[in-house]
Amino acid sequence: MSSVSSQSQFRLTQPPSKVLHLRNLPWECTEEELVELGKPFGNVVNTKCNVGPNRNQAFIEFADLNQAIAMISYYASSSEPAQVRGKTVYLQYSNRQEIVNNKTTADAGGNVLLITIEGADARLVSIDVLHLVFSAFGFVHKITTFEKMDRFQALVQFSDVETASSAKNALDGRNIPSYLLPEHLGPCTLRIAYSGHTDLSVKFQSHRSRDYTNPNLPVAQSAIDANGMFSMGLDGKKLEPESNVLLASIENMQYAVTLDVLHMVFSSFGPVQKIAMFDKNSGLQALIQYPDVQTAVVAKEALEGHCIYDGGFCKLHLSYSRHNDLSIKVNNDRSRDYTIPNNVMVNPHPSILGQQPVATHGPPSHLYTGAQFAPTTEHSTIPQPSSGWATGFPPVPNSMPGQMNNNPYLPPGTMPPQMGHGMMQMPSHGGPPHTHAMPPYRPYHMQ
DNA sequence: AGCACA
Repeated sequence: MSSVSSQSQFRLTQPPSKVLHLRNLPWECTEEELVELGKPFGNVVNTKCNVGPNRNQAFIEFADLNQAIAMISYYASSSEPAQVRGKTVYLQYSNRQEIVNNKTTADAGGNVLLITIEGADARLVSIDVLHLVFSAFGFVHKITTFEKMDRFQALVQFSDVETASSAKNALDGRNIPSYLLPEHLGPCTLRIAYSGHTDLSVKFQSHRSRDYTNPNLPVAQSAIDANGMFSMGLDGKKLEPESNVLLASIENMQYAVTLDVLHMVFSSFGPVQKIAMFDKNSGLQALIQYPDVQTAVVAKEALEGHCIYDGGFCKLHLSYSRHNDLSIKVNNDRSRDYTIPNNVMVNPHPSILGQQPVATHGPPSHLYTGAQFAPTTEHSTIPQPSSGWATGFPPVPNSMPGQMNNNPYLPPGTMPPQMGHGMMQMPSHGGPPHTHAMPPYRPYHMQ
């Protein structure tokens, strides 16, 4: 009802805000000076200077209200006043809750979006991932990324306002899908606003900026050395050097993915020399070595984005590793050198998974029996390793190593047909109820 | 020294 009831201009106690209002600033105070002033108290997320009739006022916005409170209360009791260039500045809570940047016609909307990537790992989001995300809405002309006020931001240029607004509407406030992120980073949230820009100026193709309309731009070395998993740069051309070793990361790993499963899948395209599996944060990754680059290229093209199991489980994401020859220290359930005869290497856990080192293209281990799926109460057949793979790692999946022998050499773009289907099947041995270890058979949309 | 739209 009532209009602005709290507008008494000289109220002594402003309600707290994460925006602080500063006055009596020196002439043409810079944003950097404001950041320096606020930094001891928290993350300065935005500033605005040179405001007011004399252009000697400014705003500082903190990421968190408590940080603003910390600054106010510190100077409230400090004998030393806040100073910029030796000049005392006065500060109080602003009567706004956030700084609204007002570069140009913000609400009108433009073809360039200002993206703020939020999250602890925001800076690790590569420009290629951003390109991938925004390309879903139309041709992305240019992207620049930069850091401002402790925030990682990007400008994404589309052809027109319509495309930009559809991307904004769809993505604002959403997280980047985790499978697009290289190493299972923390969540990265997109905050999207319209930029005042209409045409970005990109001088080089680099890890910081790209012009997808101009493949002839000089390429900065940083673009090639960027460690993003998706290094498809200009017009989809691969900047990432090809390799005979593939790095696989597995998304939506509802089923356990074992060494043998990987070996079977990747053997469809040529002999697999070595596999090394490891945990990368919360996800599973594996390095798969072929004898030559060509085989790796075919396997990558064929398998990228495909699921090992029906229903979208265990989706593969592949990139070229920087390795050329893996060093396998020991054959175990996580790593194997298929080029070395079985008896050469010591297997510290010979029977944990009932697996024996398998020669390339060799027959599967005959030890795949129902025993592997037995409850852990059957101590007699399943030794319990100290770390307990039964808890940290689900039991051996319902893989069908019997199909290893007749995997055809598949043309690119197709998943071995029997693979997706066969993997969903139970071993003929059946076995006691153990369904907690495996998801129920549901062809589509488990979650 | 007292709250910005550009």
